[in-house]
Amino acid sequence: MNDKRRRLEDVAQASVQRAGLKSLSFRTLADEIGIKSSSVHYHFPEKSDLASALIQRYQEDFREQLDAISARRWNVKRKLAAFIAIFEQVADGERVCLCGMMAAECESLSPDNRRLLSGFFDDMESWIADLLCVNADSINAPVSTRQLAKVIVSGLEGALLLDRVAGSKANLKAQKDLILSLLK
Amino acid sequence: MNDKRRRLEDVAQASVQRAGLKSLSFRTLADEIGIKSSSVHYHFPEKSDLASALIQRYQEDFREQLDAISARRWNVKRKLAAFIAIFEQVADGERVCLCGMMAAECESLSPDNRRLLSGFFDDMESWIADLLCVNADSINAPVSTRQLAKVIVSGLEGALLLDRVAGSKANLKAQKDLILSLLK
DNA sequence: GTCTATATACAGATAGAC
DNA sequence: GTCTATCTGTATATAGAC
Repeated sequence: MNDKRRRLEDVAQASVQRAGLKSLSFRTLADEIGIKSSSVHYHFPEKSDLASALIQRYQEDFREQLDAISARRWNVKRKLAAFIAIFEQVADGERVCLCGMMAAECESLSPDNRRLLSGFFDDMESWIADLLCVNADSINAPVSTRQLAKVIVSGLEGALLLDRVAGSKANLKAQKDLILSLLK
Repeated sequence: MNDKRRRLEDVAQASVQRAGLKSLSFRTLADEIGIKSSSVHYHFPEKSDLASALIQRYQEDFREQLDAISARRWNVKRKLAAFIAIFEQVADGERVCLCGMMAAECESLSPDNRRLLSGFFDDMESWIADLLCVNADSINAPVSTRQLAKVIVSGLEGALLLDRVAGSKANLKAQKDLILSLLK
């Protein structure tokens, strides 16, 4: 069934967002589903195959959320707030971004998966840059929209990681406040 | 000898800054020094002892660099640029911050080490906040100095992690440009 | 302080039966 | 698709000789 595959991805994603890809084993993943590790290998021959699937579906899910924001008749500031809210939801679940976690583990990723990961951040950055670009006159910062998009993405990813260490949401809130203050 | 212990820490730190604590084994660490893994256990009984030592010495080293900046007769903006230069040096070495890496791995850290890690970021944040506080009138942002300090720390940490994925330094540069633009 | 040797556990992955 | 069984490699950690 394709349902099993999706359940495996669900559990694996939650695990990676909590403890990272290195900490996820086919054995514990199988245990949580109620099958054997060899059966997991049927769905994902190698661990890198599972990683690829996780990155791609995370990106697709993220893209859907961005499209939903784009479809709204909101001003730039409100759209950006909705974008930040995606990260706040992740923080509420005591998780970090799947790709932010994998970024820390990128040394042990296959070249293919590193490219997928890079594409995820490029996509997010482009979406923000496009959003900022159409209303460039309402930006209170002396940097390019592309640069500001980079600051926002890396800032939010860093905030998620650091907030977990202290068990707070102060970094994410600080990022949110500053980012929104840069827009009129 | 105490020299061996320091050599072990040097190699271990480089390894963690490249691939993370999980990827570091006593065996490979021992191999690089030219001893056996059981000898590494003599210096650091458990892996968590090694982790503690790494965090503490990294924090002390960082603190020295901050003190050196504090001692200069520079304006706030130049001191902040010097602070950011510490991160640029890390990026130049194709590394990430030791504590930024461990922040991603915090789920598998002992409570003690999580506290040490939290203290590292608090320290850095306080240093920036103090720096900004004395010249609060030269800040172009409508957020508190404490919040701005959080934005700077999490932003730079996130930039180091994301830049490694694409193999660039664009995120760090964007963070630098924006941060410095917030000061008159 | 470092060694050999070993205990124990777990990792990714595969073969072949059902 | 899932299982049992197994191969192979590696991990942390310890005991005890030198």
